[in-house]
Amino acid sequence: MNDQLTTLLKAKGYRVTKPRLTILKLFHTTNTPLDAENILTHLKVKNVSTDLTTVYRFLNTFINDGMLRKIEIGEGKYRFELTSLPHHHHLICNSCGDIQDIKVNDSVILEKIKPSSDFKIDHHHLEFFGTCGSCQST
Amino acid sequence: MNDQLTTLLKAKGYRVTKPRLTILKLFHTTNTPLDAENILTHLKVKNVSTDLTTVYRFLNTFINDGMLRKIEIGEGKYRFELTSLPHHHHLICNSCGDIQDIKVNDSVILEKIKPSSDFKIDHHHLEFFGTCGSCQST
DNA sequence: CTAGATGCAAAGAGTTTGCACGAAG
DNA sequence: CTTCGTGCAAACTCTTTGCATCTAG
Repeated sequence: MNDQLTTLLKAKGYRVTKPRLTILKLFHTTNTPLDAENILTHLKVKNVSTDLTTVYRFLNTFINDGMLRKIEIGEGKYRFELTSLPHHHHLICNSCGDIQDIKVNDSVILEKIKPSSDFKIDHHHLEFFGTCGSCQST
Repeated sequence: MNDQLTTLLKAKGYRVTKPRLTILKLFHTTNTPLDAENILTHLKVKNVSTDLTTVYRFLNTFINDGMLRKIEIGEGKYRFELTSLPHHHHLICNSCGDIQDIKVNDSVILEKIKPSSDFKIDHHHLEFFGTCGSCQST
């Protein structure tokens, strides 16, 4: 996997560094949107000496590049996920904070909206809040 | 209108103060989600001497109360709107930042999601991003 | 070598908390 | 008069910027 990520970085003209490889790998092996703190913690676990500045710089670089996307789920901070993930939305548990991915065919909604305005829709955010299975049984 | 708002405050057991009346009135006469700064500016225009702390305390009080709702539209800060507004979503212009309300019958989506998980959905957030009419012509 | 990347420190935005004073009821 | 609300200052969280150092290529 590191080889693919190295190639990916080089293809974009970026230098291949330890923080970058580690963060990229994290994103490719995680299915939950991550925040900056999550990433820093992971880097420390992997013994990559770094700090939050580097994390944020990575994130901004790869957002401008189109590889990552920012999302907000009512926490007052951003989370980040790969744009290459298939289009999906999130189920967020109000109780334990767990985030599940969910696929929704939302073409229905997009069609309904079109006629209602001269607004040209580029993308949308749709998040569901509620209680996950295990929190319901508690 | 001030009479109704006074009654509303009293009914909830709150004291009737100038900042509260002014902020409540602002929410009832605005159809755009407001941020704390917007509210403070309005208070200053109305010559109500106050500060951001009071604004945030108002907001949190009325959120706990169920009268207001926080929303996030990718700005890294919260906006607030009345929960009494009819269910709707927002069209946010990436170019000028304008926010329009839009009604969507999203029961279709909610139905499609139900069978896919044991997650119990409480509410959802749906925001559309794109370019508004006037920004398209520029 | 040398541009690009890093990491520390410091600053900026948004929001919350502590505390004494003021005003509503 | 008593309790609730206010406003100032300070703190806290998340994110960005400045700058000197380091390193991948």
